[in-house]
Amino acid sequence: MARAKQLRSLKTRERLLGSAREFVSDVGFEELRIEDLVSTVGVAKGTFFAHFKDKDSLMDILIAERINALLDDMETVHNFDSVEHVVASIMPLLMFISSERYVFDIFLRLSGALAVEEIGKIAETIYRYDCILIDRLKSGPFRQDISAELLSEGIQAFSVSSIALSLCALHSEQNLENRLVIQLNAWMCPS
Amino acid sequence: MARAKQLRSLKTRERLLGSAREFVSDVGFEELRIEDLVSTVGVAKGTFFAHFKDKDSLMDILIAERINALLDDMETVHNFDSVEHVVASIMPLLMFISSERYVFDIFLRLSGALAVEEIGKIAETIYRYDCILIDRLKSGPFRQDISAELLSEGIQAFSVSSIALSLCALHSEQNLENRLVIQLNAWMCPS
DNA sequence: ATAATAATTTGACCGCGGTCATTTTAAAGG
DNA sequence: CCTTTAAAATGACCGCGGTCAAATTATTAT
Repeated sequence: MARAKQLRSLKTRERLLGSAREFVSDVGFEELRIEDLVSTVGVAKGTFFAHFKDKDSLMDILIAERINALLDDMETVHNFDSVEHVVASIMPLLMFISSERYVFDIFLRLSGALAVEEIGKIAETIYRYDCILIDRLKSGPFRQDISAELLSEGIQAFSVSSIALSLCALHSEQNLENRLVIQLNAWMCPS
Repeated sequence: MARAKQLRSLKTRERLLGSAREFVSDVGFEELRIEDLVSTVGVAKGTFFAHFKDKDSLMDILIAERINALLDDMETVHNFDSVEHVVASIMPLLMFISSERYVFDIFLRLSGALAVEEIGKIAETIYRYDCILIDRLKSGPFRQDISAELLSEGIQAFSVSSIALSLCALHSEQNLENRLVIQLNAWMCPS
């Protein structure tokens, strides 16, 4: 029969998460090593993998936390009055995702549900983000010939490709924000 | 003084590449193991890394070969008469890139130049693809308020995001082609 | 209390990409 | 031909994510 999770286990998990957050703020996401993490916390390596499926799964939690904090900020804006306003609102999120190539990689890998039964934390933030966007888009001064849902899909597509370009040596000079304003004007306000 | 590359070296490289192509057609890109490769070819592991910077670098070559073959086909179409026609023309390429999540990952990582001085093979194919697209777009029945260059950027952005969705469990049922036709109609022929 | 059972932790071990000092082999100079 | 020099190949070794049978610790039943 199933027995309840022990307090000991919950504490170990929290210590691992807490220490992981510190590592990330010290050395970044990419440089976090599971071996360093467990030796700092003082548990065996196997313990980590008893609490998290794999390293990606830990990153999913840590990155989703950050995204949710940024979405909290985004939610305080209740409507968009221009494409520039849209871009300005989503920039903090895009800056975070493009802050490390590794973060972008994880984001892309985990932004969709990997299996039908299991939706990760980052995938949940995408859903939340989409809802926020769609709600604000309905009342904005944007094209009305397509749905807000489709409008949102486009914003996300252009965002991802702009981030990808900004992470690439040849295109890093033209900045992400300018490129996105141009693309989204063409997408959201075709003349 | 610099001495010329020896024939022996060129042959070793070709044997590695040839065997790698076989591995890929047998077990796919993801499952190719450098250790299997070198033991099949009969050289030491270090030899591989004397010929290729890393595993990604080999994948860059192999995947770019495939993309170039698909672009050769694409080039036989000389103009686009509709959005459906555009999508149909680029579908073989998108099917290949979405055939394995690993291929998509490599593609994204290597599609931009990683360093200013060094442009990879996949990055070259992107440039070639872009030229082909832009050329065909100029004469097509599409919106004229934005440049063919910008039009092409959008096609690539929507393509990438459609592939990402198709690799995700929740969205794989709605197929890539349908989604793309809807998005690109909204992008290329806004009413 | 004590035994039985289940949850938790452990650490030796594996797979695989990647490194590098050393050795082997080929080409150039005398 | 022999020596010198540079290219090519070698394989032991490392880093690090991930596994798993065994040991430990907590919980429940008697």
